[in-house]
This record gives sequence, C-alpha cells and structure tokens, in this order.
Amino acid sequence: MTASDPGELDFWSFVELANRRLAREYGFRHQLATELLLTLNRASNIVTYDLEASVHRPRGLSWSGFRLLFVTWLAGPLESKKAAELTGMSRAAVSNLAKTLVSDGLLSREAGSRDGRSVLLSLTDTGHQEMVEVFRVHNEREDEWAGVLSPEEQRILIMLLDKLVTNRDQFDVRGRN
Amino acid sequence: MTASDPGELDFWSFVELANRRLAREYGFRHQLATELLLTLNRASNIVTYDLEASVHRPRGLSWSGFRLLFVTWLAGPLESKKAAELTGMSRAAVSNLAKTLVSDGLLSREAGSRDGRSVLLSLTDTGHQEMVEVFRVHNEREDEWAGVLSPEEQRILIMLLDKLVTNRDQFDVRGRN
DNA sequence: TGAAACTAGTACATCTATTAACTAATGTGA
DNA sequence: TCACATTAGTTAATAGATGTACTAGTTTCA
Repeated sequence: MTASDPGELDFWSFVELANRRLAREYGFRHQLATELLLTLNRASNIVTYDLEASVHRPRGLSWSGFRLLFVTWLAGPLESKKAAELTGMSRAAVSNLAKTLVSDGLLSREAGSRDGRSVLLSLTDTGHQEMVEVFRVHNEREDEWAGVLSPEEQRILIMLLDKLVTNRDQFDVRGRN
Repeated sequence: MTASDPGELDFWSFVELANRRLAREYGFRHQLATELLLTLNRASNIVTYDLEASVHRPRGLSWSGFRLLFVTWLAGPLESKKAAELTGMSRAAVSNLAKTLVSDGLLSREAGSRDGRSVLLSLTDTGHQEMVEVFRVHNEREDEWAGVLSPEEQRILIMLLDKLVTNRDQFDVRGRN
C-alpha cells in the first residue's frame, strides 16, 4: 500500500505519505503528534461545517452567531468578556457579532450595573424562541454525528480531548485576547 | 457543585450548566452529543490558535497558508482541486490563497498537461526551504501539545476522531465545494 | 486623594473565507 | 459529431474575524 499515485490520495493516504516522507527524507520525529493534530483539526472542521451548513445558515445564523446566542441563552445575562471566554472568540469578535445580532432582534445589550464599563448580553424574547427551535434541530444533528460512537467511546473521546487542552498550563500557550 | 454563579463560569462549568438546563428545563435528550461536539470544537480551536499565533504568524504565514504549503510540500505537485480536498478548504479559498503565496514567492503554478482546465501547484525552492524550517518549529510545538497524552492515548484519540468522521456517509453530510 | 496601571468594550483597517456567477475545457450520448 | 451537462478554476460581492489603537471606567497604592 504505497498511495504514491496522487490521483488516489485521500486524507488518510495523505497522512500516511506525509508521515513517511517527514520521517525518512527529513528526519522529523514526532509523527504521531502530527497525525493527531491533523486529525483533530479535520474532524472539527467537518462536523462544524456540516452543522453550520445544514442547521444554521438556512436559518440566517452563522456558526459564531449560534455559539454566542447559545452561551447567552444558557448562561446569560452575560458580560461581553465572559461570552468571549466561553465561546473562544476575541472580545472584538463578540462586539461585532453582538451588533448584528442586536439589529436582528435576537440579542439585547444593557450597561452593567456593577461595572460601568461592562455590557450585559441577554436574549430577547424572539432570540429565546429562536434558540429553542434552532437547538431542537441542532441537537438532533449532533446526535446523528455522535451516534457513530458508543456512549462509552464518546465519554473516552471527551476525556481525552479535555486532557489534551487542560494540561496546557505546563507550557506557554498563546490564547486570544 | 452548582456553578450557578456566572462570575465563576469556566468552560467546564458552563457545559455542566448547559446540560442541566437543556435537560431539565427544555427536555432535550442528547446531552452527551452536545458535550462531545462542544469539546471537540474547543480543543481544535485552542490548539490551532496556539500553533498559528506562536509558530506561523510570526513568520508571516496564516494557518491556511501553512496548510496549503504543507500538502503541496509533501504530496505535490498537486492539482488545485486535490489541494482543496486535502486541506478541507473550498476551491475558491485555495485559488485566492495560492495567489498570495505565489506573490510571496513560496508557491508556483503551472497549467496541468493532462487536463487543460487544471492548475498544478508546487513549491518554489524558497517555499521548500521555508517549509522545512517552519515545520521544524511546528513539529516541536505539536509534540508539546500531544505529549500531554501517552502514545497509547494519542492512538485511541486518533482512532475515535477518525471513526467519528468516516462513518458519515450513513447520513447526508454537508461538505464544502 | 490622586496619578498610574489596568480592564471592558468599540472602531477601524486589513485579511480571509464564503457563495454565486462566470469562463473555459472536458465528457457523454443521441 | 455536435449539443448538453459537468467540471476546474477564477472572480466579485459580502460577511466575519483579527490586531491595534482608542475611550472610558476601575483599582491600586504612595
């Protein structure tokens, strides 16, 4: 199994080819790490793209828009800063996104009382209704994806992904502002 | 452990809170799936952001730029279409990106001989040199990330991620063009 | 108390990615 | 063989995300 014909290359034979060349021709040593991160990146992109394209875009929401509304729905009212942390976006992204969601009538902003600089995000009634409906579809789709794995496998996967990112204080990781 | 004080919310207590509310207040049933996909998305974003910010941006490469050069390096010369498949980008994205990488002197394009419509991408000498150097740093960083897990755990993680996305023909998945 | 350091949010310029529409080459089948 | 459908790639308009710089509120501590 050489997979050297580029015409036949799919993702897996590419990873195999890449590993072989990186090791033999260039002497790189951390093949398994490369394979892991390529696979992680790819899996996340595929799933995310599908959810966005099949569930959210048709209803006029972007993936980020959904994520912001999602955390606001379940943990709101939330300070903008907190929303950025939970969604993994930058503060600037939340600010921009909030502007459009407010003008769509889904999100509402009011000044924070505790801290005069802060802004509290919460859902409007329309936003709340919309989330309940969108999430119904979203959750079914999630289950189709996850259903490929047994509950036990899902739990292991969650545990490993968590372990991968929570021990990151052991070295100096670059995160968003 | 209630984590109901929003001031204390981190990603994990948010997931817990979300699960509880989705189940109790709204009756949604697929908690584990939600948790899995949230975790997958987050892990991928954190790792990718760190690699981009610590390795690639300082050298003037975007994450996508790196990915395109990476596949071209190891599997090239490649048709544009194939590069899009392997990197998971749209054809338009590859086309745009190639334009800038060509003008940076890293990538070269020539007409395909077999098919008059196609374009073959390959690295310039500079591009090749650059990749060998960038990847040295990239690969060390990958190993720092992956090193949190044992090789056995890494293999299991790869296997599970792979299983998650390869059985997707069982339902109708939306992919990029 | 008041100056300096810090923090939350926003504005702006830039860059990237997306979809849709288009051009040109290729394949297909009556 | 010739019309029709497909396919590869590019372009253009738009949307979204980034970093930087700025404003304004808050904290710190001399």
